[in-house]
Amino acid sequence: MISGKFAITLHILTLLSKFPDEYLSSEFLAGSMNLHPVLIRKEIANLKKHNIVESKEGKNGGTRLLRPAEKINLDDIFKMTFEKVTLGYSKNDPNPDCPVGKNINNKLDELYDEINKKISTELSTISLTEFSGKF
Amino acid sequence: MISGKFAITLHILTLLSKFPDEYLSSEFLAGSMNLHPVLIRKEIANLKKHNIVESKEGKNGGTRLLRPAEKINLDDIFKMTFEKVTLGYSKNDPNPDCPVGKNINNKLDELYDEINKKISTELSTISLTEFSGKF
DNA sequence: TCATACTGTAATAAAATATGTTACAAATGT
DNA sequence: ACATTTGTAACATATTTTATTACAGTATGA
Repeated sequence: MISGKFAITLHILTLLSKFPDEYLSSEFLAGSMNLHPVLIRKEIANLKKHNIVESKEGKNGGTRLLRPAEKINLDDIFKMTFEKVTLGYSKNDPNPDCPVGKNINNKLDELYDEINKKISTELSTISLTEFSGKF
Repeated sequence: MISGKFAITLHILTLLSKFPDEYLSSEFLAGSMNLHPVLIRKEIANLKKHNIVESKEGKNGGTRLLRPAEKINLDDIFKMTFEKVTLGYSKNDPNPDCPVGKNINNKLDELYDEINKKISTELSTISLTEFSGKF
């Protein structure tokens, strides 16, 4: 779950990009966002799965970026943390005998696909370096 | 509340646009989306507030469009039903002593504003007539 | 080699949000 | 009058998100 995944992940990566040579602990990262370290570690697990970061266990352990912030863009993060932006669906199996009910979710999906393309296009122009540079 | 507001509202309007001269009951509308009529009436209340539809109480009452479907576009509906598309925020008052924590939500907001502009641009090109025509 | 400081992850709990229901007053057509 | 419909508030339930606890495993260095 975690619906603030994108925000949390971007926050984590922003901090990591500020200290690219250090292993930052989940405790430290959690401190910046006032969040439980376990949630941080869960998001880090996701980042590791995508080879964006690596972690070191044990004392003085922590997490650091696996590639320069310049080579990560916000769409990469979006894709790793967000299924899809939607404006909602008809969730109760709409009436199959109604031509609208029968197809509404497909049509909404087509619409949302377009929206997601626009979002990806926009986000892909922003590198982590650029975002991180705002702080 | 209601986060499926956009989808429900678009569904309602699609049906209304199919029968522009009739007053459709919340019972009938609810039947197409397999939803409780009270939820429909709640969304209709919102549509009325924005002068998109009118309702008639009492026997044979119901709701109908106040203007032609051609003059309603999906961005109108988006604006009436969706605060703002976001990819989440840092919700626990991030640490004000951390330069990132202190500003993260503002920066996310700027990003989301851009995204919302793109969405609005996209949605404003689609009229209710066009959407409704897919069914 | 042992205490310490970490990560990893599962299980559980709590909180927040969304959805659904009931109930009933008020309006309108027949 | 009566049946049918909207309008709303209050309440109940379900779902999803977020937070916590617990503890096993791993590296460091005194």
